[in-house]
Amino acid sequence: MVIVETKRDRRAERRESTTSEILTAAWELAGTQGLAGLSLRELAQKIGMRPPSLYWYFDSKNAIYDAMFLQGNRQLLARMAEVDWPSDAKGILRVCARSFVEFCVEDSRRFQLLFQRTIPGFEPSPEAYAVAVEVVEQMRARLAAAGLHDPAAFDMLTALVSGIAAQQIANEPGGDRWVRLIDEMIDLCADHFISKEANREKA
Amino acid sequence: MVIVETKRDRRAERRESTTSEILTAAWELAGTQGLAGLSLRELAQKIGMRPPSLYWYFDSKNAIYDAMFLQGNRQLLARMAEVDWPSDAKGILRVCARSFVEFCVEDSRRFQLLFQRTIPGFEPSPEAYAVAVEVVEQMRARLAAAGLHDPAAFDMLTALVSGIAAQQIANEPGGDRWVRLIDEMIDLCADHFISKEANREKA
DNA sequence: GTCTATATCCAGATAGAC
DNA sequence: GTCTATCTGGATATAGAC
Repeated sequence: MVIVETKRDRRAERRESTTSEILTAAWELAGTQGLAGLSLRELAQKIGMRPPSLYWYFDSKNAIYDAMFLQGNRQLLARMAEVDWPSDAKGILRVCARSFVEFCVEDSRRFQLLFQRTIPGFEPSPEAYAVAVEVVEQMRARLAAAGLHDPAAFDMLTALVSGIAAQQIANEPGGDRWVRLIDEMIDLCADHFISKEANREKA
Repeated sequence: MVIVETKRDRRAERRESTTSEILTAAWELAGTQGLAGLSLRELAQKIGMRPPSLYWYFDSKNAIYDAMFLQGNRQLLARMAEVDWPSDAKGILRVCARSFVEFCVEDSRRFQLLFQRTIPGFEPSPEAYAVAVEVVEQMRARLAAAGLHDPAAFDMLTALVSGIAAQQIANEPGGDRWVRLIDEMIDLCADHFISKEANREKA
């Protein structure tokens, strides 16, 4: 039996660790200065580097935004994957809405980057965008699992949950004035859309 | 009979006209470069001025944002005032939601400035903020006229309509994929909240 | 009121030594 | 990999002539 040892690439490990350190610092700075106000000078200073050194890890400032965008979407995918999904339709919708809003209000800058997209010159790369699309597809699949196949129902629910998240973040960060309304609204929508689907199936 | 002629102050008129010309240009630039990317150089160039001349009209760049914020909120007040309000509860809610969303999707930059507030260092002045508060109060009064006095109902509806507007603007600007869902959702909410209020009154 | 000239500062990015 | 030094260009804002 031949054992092929996968040699640890310490260089790659180190590089990855520094890269992630930069991203962590970037998220923190975005929290204090505003996402759009992120500056490479401050970012470098925060981690004890000189600004040009950042370019060894990222091609440009937008590449940093891109990595953050990718990271945020992956976090959301991970979050959705670790959820304990109920089997009844209404339960699925509730859990889906709750996890999504929770994820959003946890970090307002991440919400801004992923879902508001108000950074001046930033457009996600195809690679990062693909992950964002995957997020949407996963959501759509969850709703389908709850019996909702109507695209309009999906659109309506995304507007609802992102609206709740946005209001909570903008008007009462850290609170639950809007978050606590989720269940009531989701139940209302669930009843409505599920009975609509049932009627359509009959026809 | 003594007639007191109110002398036209041509200087003030001219100043006001230039001021409003600057604001118009600012909105246009915001549309192409992004609101946060507005630059005084370009703004001045657009109206055939040199950058320093802008300071004759505004104290700072943020003062321009402030004037835009004020203008936007006044436009919304005006819009709400000229609406032909129905007398039935559901009709009021529909018209209120429709006019609001319509107002938002008309101009994504205005929506961003008024309701997303993602401009780095900008905070509205007390004077401008007061008008924003007035907008909210007017909305609240409309809902009260429709029989909805529950603050939670108000919060829910604001989340819903701003969520619809945001999704429409972000994902399909100029389209109606979300806008066309308003009536269905508002009817659903109207029935729900109105019957809740009725139950409360009984108790 | 508008200009020229300038101050001051900061941005992102690159070249090349070590 | 990280640095120093520097490029280039942008920003907002002010002083003072006309």
